[in-house]
Amino acid sequence: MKSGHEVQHQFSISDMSQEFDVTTRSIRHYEDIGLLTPKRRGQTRIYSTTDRTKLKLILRGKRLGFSLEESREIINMYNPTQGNKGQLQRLLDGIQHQKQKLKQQKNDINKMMHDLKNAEETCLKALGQALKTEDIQT
Amino acid sequence: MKSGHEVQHQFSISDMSQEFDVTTRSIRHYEDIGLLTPKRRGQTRIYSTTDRTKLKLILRGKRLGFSLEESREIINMYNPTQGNKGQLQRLLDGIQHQKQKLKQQKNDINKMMHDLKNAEETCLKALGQALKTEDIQT
DNA sequence: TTCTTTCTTTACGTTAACGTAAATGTAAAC
DNA sequence: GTTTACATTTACGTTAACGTAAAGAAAGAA
Repeated sequence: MKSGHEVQHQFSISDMSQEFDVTTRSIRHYEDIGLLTPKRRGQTRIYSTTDRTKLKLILRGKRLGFSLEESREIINMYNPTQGNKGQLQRLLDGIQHQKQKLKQQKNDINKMMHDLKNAEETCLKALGQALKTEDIQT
Repeated sequence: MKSGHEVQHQFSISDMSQEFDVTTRSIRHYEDIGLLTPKRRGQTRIYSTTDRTKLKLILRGKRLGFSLEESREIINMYNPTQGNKGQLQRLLDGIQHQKQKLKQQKNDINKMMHDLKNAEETCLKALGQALKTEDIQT
C-alpha cells in the first residue's frame, strides 16, 4: 500500500470528451441516469479518475453492444465488498451470466472472423480476375 | 459438385420463430427492410435454407451489438463474386474494417473477462466472510 | 358448418440513447 | 468593457428496432 498522498487528477467535461471521443451530451446523459457522479466547482463539473474509469467501462460496454443498464451492472461488479449474503449471491450470479455472455460473443467473433477471411479470399480472387479481364479489354 | 436434386427445405414463419427464438414480428421486420426475401405460397411466407442462413447471421450480429444495417453489410460480404473492380475494392475495405472491429471486440472481451474473474474472486471471499460471520452470530 | 389455428396487413405505440437548439452564466483575453 | 470560449440547464426532436393491437383470410378439425 502506498501512503495516501497521491495526486487526485481532475478533469473538465471537455477533457473527458476529447480524451474518449464522446460528446459532452453523452457524458451528461450518463450522469443523468446515475452512471457518473462528478463533483462540482460552482456549477462546473469536475471529474475524478474514478469517473474516468467508469466512463472507460461504459465505452467498452458500448463497443460490445451493451446497453447502459448492462454497463451499470458491470460497474457494480467492481466493488463486491459491500453487501449481505443475498446481495453477494445475486452479484455472483450476475458475474456468471456476464462471463457466459462473453464466451458466446467470443465464439461468435471467431466464427465471423473465419467467414470474413473466406470472403476476403474470394474477393481477392475476383478482384484478380477483374484486373485480368481489364487487361484483355484494354 | 453434387448433382442438383437436393431437397430444398421449406419453413413457415413460426418454424423460424421457434427455431431461433425470435418473434414473427422481428422476422417480418427484417423482411420489411430487405434483409430476408421469402417466397410465397398464396399469401403465406415460405422460407428457404438461404433465409435461415441470413437470419442466423442477423442474430449473430445482434449478439455482437451490430445494427441491422451492419448485418446487411455482413450479409453482402457472402457473395463477393459479382461486381466490378470498384465494388470489389469497397467490399474488401468493408471486410478489413469488420475484421478490425472484431479484433477490438476480442480485446475488450479479454479485458472484461479478466476483470470479471477478479470480481468473482473478491466476491467469493466476501461471501466466505459473510458465512463465517453468520456462524458466529448464530 | 362452425371453431380453432395460423397466417396476413396496417398502423399506432414504445424505449434507449442520445441530438439539437435556446437561453443563460462565468472567466480569461484583448 | 466586450468579445471569446466553455460551461450550464431545460426541453423538444430523432432514430432504430421492434411491441402491440385490430381486423381479416385460409385451412384443417370437430
